[in-house]
Amino acid sequence: MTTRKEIIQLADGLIRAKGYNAFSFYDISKAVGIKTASIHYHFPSKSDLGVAVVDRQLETLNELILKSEKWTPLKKLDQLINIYSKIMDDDKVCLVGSLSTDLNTVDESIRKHLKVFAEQMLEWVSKFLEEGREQGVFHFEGLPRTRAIMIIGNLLAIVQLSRLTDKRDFKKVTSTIKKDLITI
Amino acid sequence: MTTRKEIIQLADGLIRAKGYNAFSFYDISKAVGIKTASIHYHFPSKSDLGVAVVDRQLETLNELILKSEKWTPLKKLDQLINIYSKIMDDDKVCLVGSLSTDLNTVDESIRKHLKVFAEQMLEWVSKFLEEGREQGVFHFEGLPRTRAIMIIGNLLAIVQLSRLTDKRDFKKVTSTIKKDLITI
DNA sequence: ATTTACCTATCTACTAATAGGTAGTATCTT
DNA sequence: AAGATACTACCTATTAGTAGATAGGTAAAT
Repeated sequence: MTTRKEIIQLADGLIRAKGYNAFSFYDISKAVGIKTASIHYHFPSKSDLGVAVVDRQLETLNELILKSEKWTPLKKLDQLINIYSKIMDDDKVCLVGSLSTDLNTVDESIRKHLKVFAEQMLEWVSKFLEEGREQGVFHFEGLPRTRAIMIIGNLLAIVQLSRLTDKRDFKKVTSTIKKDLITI
Repeated sequence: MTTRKEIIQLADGLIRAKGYNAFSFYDISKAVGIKTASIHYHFPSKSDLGVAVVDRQLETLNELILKSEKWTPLKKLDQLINIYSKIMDDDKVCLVGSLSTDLNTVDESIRKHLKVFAEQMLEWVSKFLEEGREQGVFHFEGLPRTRAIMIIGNLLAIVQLSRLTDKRDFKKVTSTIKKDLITI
């Protein structure tokens, strides 16, 4: 892996484990084994690195969307849940969850890119919810977008909340999400 | 209002607007009109202030729980939604949402107190959900606790998400929460 | 009634650590 | 040789936190 990619990956992990304002170039320099000044060669400012992290996640999301095109709506939902399950196991939170609480402190460029990421995620989930409803696999009232926000929101939140309550709540919530969606 | 209370109130606002690691004693000193050293007189360390903020919110919650004892479950739910509605209007996030993303960077004392706050909130919502179900006003499957986590989670998350998507999503989500709960 | 002692709340002035960032130089790879 | 990558050596700003002084008020002791 290139140094650049390694820096992005580490920054991503740090942002989601500690928050944007709690990670520093020094944290990354220790982990990569280069000096902080060398990180500035790859990313002139911290905001540039932040944008790169968001863009990398957007890439990953787009790859998943492409890969999952032929999957059943239920498999897509399971995949979505799996992503958040892994985030919880790693004792992290999702990128949107982390950066949205710090939103007023980050550069406009990060906000802009994060917004694109959130909308893309929302669109993907909305579509497979609607697809599932058309196929009679999912049952829900109202707009797919609203339901997508609620499901993503539940996953985003349970990852954050289960840090305080009980990790076992995650399984209970995701089971209920599926049950609610499948039950007529 | 005493200086101490003013400091707590300002810290609370700053934590929920910018995040724990993005607010400083200097921010508060400017707003209160005293020097940073004077804040250390009231709160020896930043963690002490953080704990005080959480404790103050716990007090407020307990006052609400007491005040709402004789309310209908539906009125309690509306009140819960109103709290989050106000948070969104103020361009802030909820305390649990903010501190849970920074959880790995704050002192154990803050974590401990925040956990108490989250459990208290969860207990209150669980109870009025169950109460509503017994009265035939609410309809849902599964444990009240799980449902409470999902509703609180949805509110916590929509406040964060609507910073990125659209403020109008808040109303759509809260309407759907209520509809889901009331519909047989 | 005055003094002594203490308390509260603030100040000035400082420290040590950490932050993000820059300039110029060296090294490695192609 | 040239470009990519990393280095040393800084800089400036900000951070949380400390020490010591001051001023005003309170309360008990003389």
